Amino acid sequence: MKTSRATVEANRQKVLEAASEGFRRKGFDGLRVADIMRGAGLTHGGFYNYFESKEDLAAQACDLSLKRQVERLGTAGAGHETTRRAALEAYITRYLSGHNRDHPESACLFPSLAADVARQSGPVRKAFTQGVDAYVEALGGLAGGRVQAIMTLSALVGAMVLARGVDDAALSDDILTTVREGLIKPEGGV
Amino acid sequence: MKTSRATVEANRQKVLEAASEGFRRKGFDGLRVADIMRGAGLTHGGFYNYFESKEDLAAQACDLSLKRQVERLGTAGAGHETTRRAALEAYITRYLSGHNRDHPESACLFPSLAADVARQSGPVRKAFTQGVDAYVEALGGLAGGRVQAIMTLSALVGAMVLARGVDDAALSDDILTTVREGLIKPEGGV
DNA sequence: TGTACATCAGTGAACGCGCGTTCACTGATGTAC
DNA sequence: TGTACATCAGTGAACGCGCGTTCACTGATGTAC
Repeated sequence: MKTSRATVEANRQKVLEAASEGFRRKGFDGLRVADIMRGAGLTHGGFYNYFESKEDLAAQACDLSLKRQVERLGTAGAGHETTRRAALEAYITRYLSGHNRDHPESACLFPSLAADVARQSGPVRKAFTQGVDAYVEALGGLAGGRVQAIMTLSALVGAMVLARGVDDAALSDDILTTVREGLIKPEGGV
Repeated sequence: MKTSRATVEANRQKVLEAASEGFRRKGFDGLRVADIMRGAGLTHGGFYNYFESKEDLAAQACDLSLKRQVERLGTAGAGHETTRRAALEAYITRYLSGHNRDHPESACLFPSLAADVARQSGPVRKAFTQGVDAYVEALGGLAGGRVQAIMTLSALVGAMVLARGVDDAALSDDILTTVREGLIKPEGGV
């Protein structure tokens, strides 16, 4: 049956959200169109009312995930911390938490999908590139410049990627803890 | 037709090599069984003479890739460099080279497959975990301890993952160069 | 404001292709005598 | 050492399932009068 315009737009958002989370959890290939639609409370046939293809959705979902991620970073300095340094440390601690490791669907996109992105075509890679650019810019504000931002981001992403791949809880925790402390303790981090 | 025993073993090795490279280039899902066999100069039907399943091969291929990677690290200190520090710097420079970024099939497995591994089952993850363990141990010898090794590895992996995902040559180069210099310049790296 | 009609969001069956896996077949290798 | 036979590595067609995509259909929404 036809649906009211407000509902249509709400449904489109639900599909995007479901995809944004699902792709981070299962990867581009691991998440099926039918799963995405089910996650949004719809049936798979209606998918093409919203998106040209699964790949089109992937690009838009990446864009959404990354914008959210950068936003979160932008407001990280606006908390109750007294200094930028404290805000950065709080951010790093949250980024490398066991919760984020175990819930990629609500965590940063880079560790989940960067390797997949490298094998995707145009639009997805473009969204990813803009995301990295904006992320480095935003993190630079907290971390004290572009160089520090790139170093910190690399360590965060690498640590999370390794901690997620490893099948041993102690080793996984060790990686997260070591990098967290390594980034926080020294004079400037990294 | 039947084939001599020496040929059989040689063919098995060829299949493993083709898989080891192919998976790093295209990911677990992106590389088809038929492609692997073609890469080894065979036809797809014979695949199950060697391996129980594609997943079984994936585990063995990971194991092979990682053993090679750790070996290479183990001999990195045996070159003509005069100090361990120089050997470490040479290793980092090679790891983060444009050549390695553009040729994942001959580069470290972690940046290519870690995220995929997290979504694979038992045997693959086990091989990966042992690889990380052995790698950290070996890198610790060069980098001055386990903590430094984990920090360094995380930065290497993160930088490569981001540099590969990004669709902009300048940004990609910038990431590699920044992390390379960041790891090399300061007193102890990281 | 009410009514008749056109639109189109959502449904679920069906299509078609790709890919992992199986299988009957072959002929060279390895073995028994 | 030579010969006859059994084995089995490799081949390529075929199977079957999964998944992205399409399509005919429906009924509620939106619109024209």
